[in-house]
Amino acid sequence: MPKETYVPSLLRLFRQYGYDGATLSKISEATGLGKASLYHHFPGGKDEMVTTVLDSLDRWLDQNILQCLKRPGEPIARLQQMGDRLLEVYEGGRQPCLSAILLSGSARDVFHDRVKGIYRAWIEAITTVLKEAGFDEELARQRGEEAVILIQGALIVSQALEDGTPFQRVMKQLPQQLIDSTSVEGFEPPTLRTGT
Amino acid sequence: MPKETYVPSLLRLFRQYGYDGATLSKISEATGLGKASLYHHFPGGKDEMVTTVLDSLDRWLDQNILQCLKRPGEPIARLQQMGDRLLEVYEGGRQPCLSAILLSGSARDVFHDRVKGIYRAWIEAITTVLKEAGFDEELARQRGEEAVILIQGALIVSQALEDGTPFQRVMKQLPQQLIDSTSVEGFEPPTLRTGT
DNA sequence: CAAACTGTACCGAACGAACGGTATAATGTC
DNA sequence: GACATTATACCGTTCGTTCGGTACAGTTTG
Repeated sequence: MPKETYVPSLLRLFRQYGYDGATLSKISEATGLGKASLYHHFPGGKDEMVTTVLDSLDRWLDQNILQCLKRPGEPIARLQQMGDRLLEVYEGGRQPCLSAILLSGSARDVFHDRVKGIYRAWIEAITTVLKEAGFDEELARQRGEEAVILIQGALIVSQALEDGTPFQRVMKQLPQQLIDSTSVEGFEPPTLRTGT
Repeated sequence: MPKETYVPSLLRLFRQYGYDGATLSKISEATGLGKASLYHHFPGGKDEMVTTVLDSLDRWLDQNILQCLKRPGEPIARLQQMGDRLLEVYEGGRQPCLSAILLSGSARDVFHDRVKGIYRAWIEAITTVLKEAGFDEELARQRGEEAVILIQGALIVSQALEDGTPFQRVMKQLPQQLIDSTSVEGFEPPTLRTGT
């Protein structure tokens, strides 16, 4: 059994409890493996477990978000696809974001660089799409950031209110909102292009 | 010395490390108090420390945000004031939000109701302002949620990128963005009223 | 074929350290 | 003297981790 087998359980646990709250006892219970067995698959201990989950997350992000955003097609349709994927992973806003969770806790410093890289790549990909849609460099980057901001914020609010609808609404409105030309004051509508 | 004396140190610690990561050793070091002294001031232990910080946060939110939003004046000016206060507490995006941090970790269940209350009150207050600005009930509520979503999301992104500018930009644009009538498709501009 | 060996998967028990928390006696302060 | 405050020492528990070892499926070797 490869260690990837246990990624789903680990992901669920780290998302819910964070690094410090996800104790080896809980991990042992969740994976069905004894503590000692865990060290057979993850000689590096808890840190390696997190790293493995982050590896898997990197792969998922690339295959389901980044690749998808880079594919040819209507920019708005590509953003729509991203939204659909996000609705799946975050289970309609009921599940929090691991990258955000790892920003706090005693292991913050250990994983911060990786988390930073994830956010950077994500923002970058959206920025590229928006540039293709006709926005200039600076505005595209601002809106790329705003997209991730809305997603992350919506997750927090949905968690806090125990209600997925804020997240779901944000995901529904996001593509249109990003492409819209009128929401920034003093901004002239760009010439919209379609596809590549 | 009242126990409120130690709220700043505790706040800083819980914001950075979360509930599980903020160990009594760290708390002892940060406050300069021995364990025994800590339990003299906080007989309820760690939970009481968090509760005390949340009490303080409740008071701060009411005095600096809610009251301010309820005061008479131009809606946009009141939202502007909220932004200024938030830039202060979150130190320009360099500091995370305690309420968001407490949503994960092993003590999630203990504090979730209080956190939920904080978000509800905050959204409610913004919603009220937007209704005064001429928006109907439903749209005002949606934008009230969106405001908190943008704030929380911007904090996350600023933390992740180690760069306060995303948060600062969101705070700068927020009032105008909330009042703007054109960013939601199919929405007709309301009759904007000023003050009360 | 059978005996010996190898590697992967797993676990019970225990490790030292740190955890949250509590006595008790000594201090300072009015 | 009374009372708030503190330091020292300690409690039982749980933490992340490691040790020693079992079970078993191949594979190699005689």
